[in-house]
Amino acid sequence: MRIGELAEEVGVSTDTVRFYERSGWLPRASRRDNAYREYGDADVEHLRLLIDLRRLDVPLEDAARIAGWCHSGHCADSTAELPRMIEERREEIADRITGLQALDARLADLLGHLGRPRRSLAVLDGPCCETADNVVVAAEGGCPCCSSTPMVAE
Amino acid sequence: MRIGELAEEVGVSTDTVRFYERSGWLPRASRRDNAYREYGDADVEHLRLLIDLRRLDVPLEDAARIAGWCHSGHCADSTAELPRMIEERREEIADRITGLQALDARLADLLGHLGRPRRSLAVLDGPCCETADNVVVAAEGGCPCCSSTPMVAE
DNA sequence: CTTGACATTCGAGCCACTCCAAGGTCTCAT
DNA sequence: ATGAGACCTTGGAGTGGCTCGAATGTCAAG
Repeated sequence: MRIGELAEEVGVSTDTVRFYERSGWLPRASRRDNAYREYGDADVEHLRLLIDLRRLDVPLEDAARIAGWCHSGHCADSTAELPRMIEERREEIADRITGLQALDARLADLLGHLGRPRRSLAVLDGPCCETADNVVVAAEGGCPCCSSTPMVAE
Repeated sequence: MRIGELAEEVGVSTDTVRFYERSGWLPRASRRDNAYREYGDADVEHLRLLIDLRRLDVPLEDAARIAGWCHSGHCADSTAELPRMIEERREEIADRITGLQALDARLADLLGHLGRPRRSLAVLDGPCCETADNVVVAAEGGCPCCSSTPMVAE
């Protein structure tokens, strides 16, 4: 398959795949006569693992190392380090799931309280949109904390 | 509380908090006489929500808007948009949890197969550490796919 | 009264993409 | 067989979101 299909399969952009290759985080793909990259099923699994690890915020260097070890054959020095790295990631995954469940509960709770405007809880000099003075906000025409509509003053 | 305690509580760096403020994504904190920022419990909750949303890869602008709506009082135009944004995020959270569970299962499976070196599955011209020619890898003294030890050739 | 932990500002640097320009290749409909 | 449009190539510049550093100020403990 070509790069577009690979990228689609894993859910990233073709730019990302090319960036990984040119930076050395993925091996150079084999090419067709027309220089197009050619990929197989193993490459899909390799990239998928790499991307899943990145989505855990594993630094690209570590993610590439783990994915490379798992998909590019055997490395003499992987025996000690790889299982440890994988275990660390599994612990991180468990923490993430716990955190996500807590966030979900919080958002559900917030949804239940919408429509009952509260007084400001934050320590503010005044509405945030009046104290914010940066260029981005001014250019966008709205305060990030309350869109373009002024907040109800306390 | 001062910025260090706030940052510690939420699990980010003080740099990040100052960056959010100077970029306008958080309201300007009230100051003590010595110009130190002063925060309260509501600010902890505001920042925590913002950071949790960022960890979901919600763009900073959206995350700041949601957190601001939830913690800085009532906005006239929030009634329609906010519940929709929150629902979207809850769906995203559900997807994330599913994905994380799948990744965990995959890593567990990989752990079970370690110690049994496999032949290369990837389509390679040769070992990745020999075909990679970028500066980073050379400078670090090892290929990201197999550390510094050459892979066993197929 | 110094040591050390904490705070301030602002600007530069960094990671991991993301976009762009200028061009080549392929398929398909007219 | 020709042109439109979808795909691919390269290399380099631009972006979002931090992260670090330098120079300096504040404050509690020994």
